[in-house]
Amino acid sequence: MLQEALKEIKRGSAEIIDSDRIEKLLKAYFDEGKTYSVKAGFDPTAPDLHLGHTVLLQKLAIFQKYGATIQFLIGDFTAQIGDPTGKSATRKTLSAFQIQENAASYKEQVFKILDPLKTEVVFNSEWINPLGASGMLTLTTTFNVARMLERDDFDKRYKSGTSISISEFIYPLLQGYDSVHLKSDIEIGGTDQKFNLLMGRHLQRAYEIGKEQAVLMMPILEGLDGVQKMSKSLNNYIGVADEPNDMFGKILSVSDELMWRYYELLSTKTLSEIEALKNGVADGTLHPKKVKENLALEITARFHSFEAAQSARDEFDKVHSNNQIPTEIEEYSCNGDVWIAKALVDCNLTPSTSQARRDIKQGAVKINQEKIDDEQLQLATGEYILQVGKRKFAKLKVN
RNA sequence: GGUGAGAUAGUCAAGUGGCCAACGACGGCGGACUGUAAAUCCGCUCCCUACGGGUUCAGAGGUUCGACUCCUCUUCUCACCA
Repeated sequence: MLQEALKEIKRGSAEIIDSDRIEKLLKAYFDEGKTYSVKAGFDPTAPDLHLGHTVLLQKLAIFQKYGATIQFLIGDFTAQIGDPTGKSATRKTLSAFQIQENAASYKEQVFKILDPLKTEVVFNSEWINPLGASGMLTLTTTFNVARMLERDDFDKRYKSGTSISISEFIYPLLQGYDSVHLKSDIEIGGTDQKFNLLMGRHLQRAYEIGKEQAVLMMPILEGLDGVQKMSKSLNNYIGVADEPNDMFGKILSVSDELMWRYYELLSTKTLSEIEALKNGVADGTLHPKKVKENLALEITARFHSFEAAQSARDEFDKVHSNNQIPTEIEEYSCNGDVWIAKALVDCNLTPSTSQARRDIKQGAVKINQEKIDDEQLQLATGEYILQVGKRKFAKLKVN
């Protein structure tokens, strides 16, 4: 039982520091029912959660299963500084109002995965604000500039002469101080957070709170392109709020290679089950599309419902495998004879008439399933299904 | 504060008086092939009812028949020195 739990917790993790401590905590839970705390910090700058975030959240959910209370920390104070991690330039600060807005929307999305009863949502402004100038000074005495500069991203910026704000030095200290205040037993975060996570251990020692948190780091999930990390700004993300059809389609569009990565980090299937799937694909007994489809179903169902996931699959097959028209299409209408290029722009299928002409020339445009090649075509009164490429559809009513 | 370098399309990056709507790479889009995969191959990639016209190379002026290219100022970035 203990070993099983441990295995599940370690699954997919990139690095664990002080795993003995995690084992002890689990043992105490199984033997005596003692609970413990797991901290995870979130920056309220990005309120739209995507699957990259859920890797962490799912890990937290597993901890909850084995006796943990999650300290879901919203870094409302630290967000005013901006986490320097991975940044090549100083961040802009956010307004207090903005942070509140974002934090609220965070909570809303998070409980799709976490058990609210075993989750404590905390804001770090609560204890950092009262720190005051003297508390702050005490905090800064625990660390020095030279060690701060050992950090890779600081080091690079320092050497290249890019500005580093003093407040950015403060950031890791504050994040570490959160662990002091919360007396966290474990903290989890992405591998890019290593420095900040270790700061928690350092400060817990410095403040002599009688424990040092274990640290569990999860790998960063790659986005749809399979190369860069999943992020909203790179537009390679699958949002937890995506419509079932979109979510299903996006997952199915990832490469086979990336699919295994997603299986490992996102699926709730056991590692041996996944291994079996892998073998099945390798020896040809399982079709990779089928395997990917199951993954897409599982994930879509998690954020919507099983029924929604299934109808997303049916819709997908209908449109893509059987080349039929999707059930729901945007509808537009206009008056009089319309030039086809203009119509495509009006229906938001192409950004400009120039693009529309190019698409027609390339054979990408279909009207009522028929490919057209006349870029001068005028649409007379009637109803048309317009299509550009494989996935853009619109219904146009000409009056 | 001083000195020098630079700012080119979504990104990186050529172009240093007409051959420039601007090489190339990446990305993106489309077509073929497929499992809407991946890989590969081909085409497209500022706007405009278009073998023509319009607006672009940080911003504002100027020189010139003609400027992304030369000059002046402004803004912003970077490097070196203090």
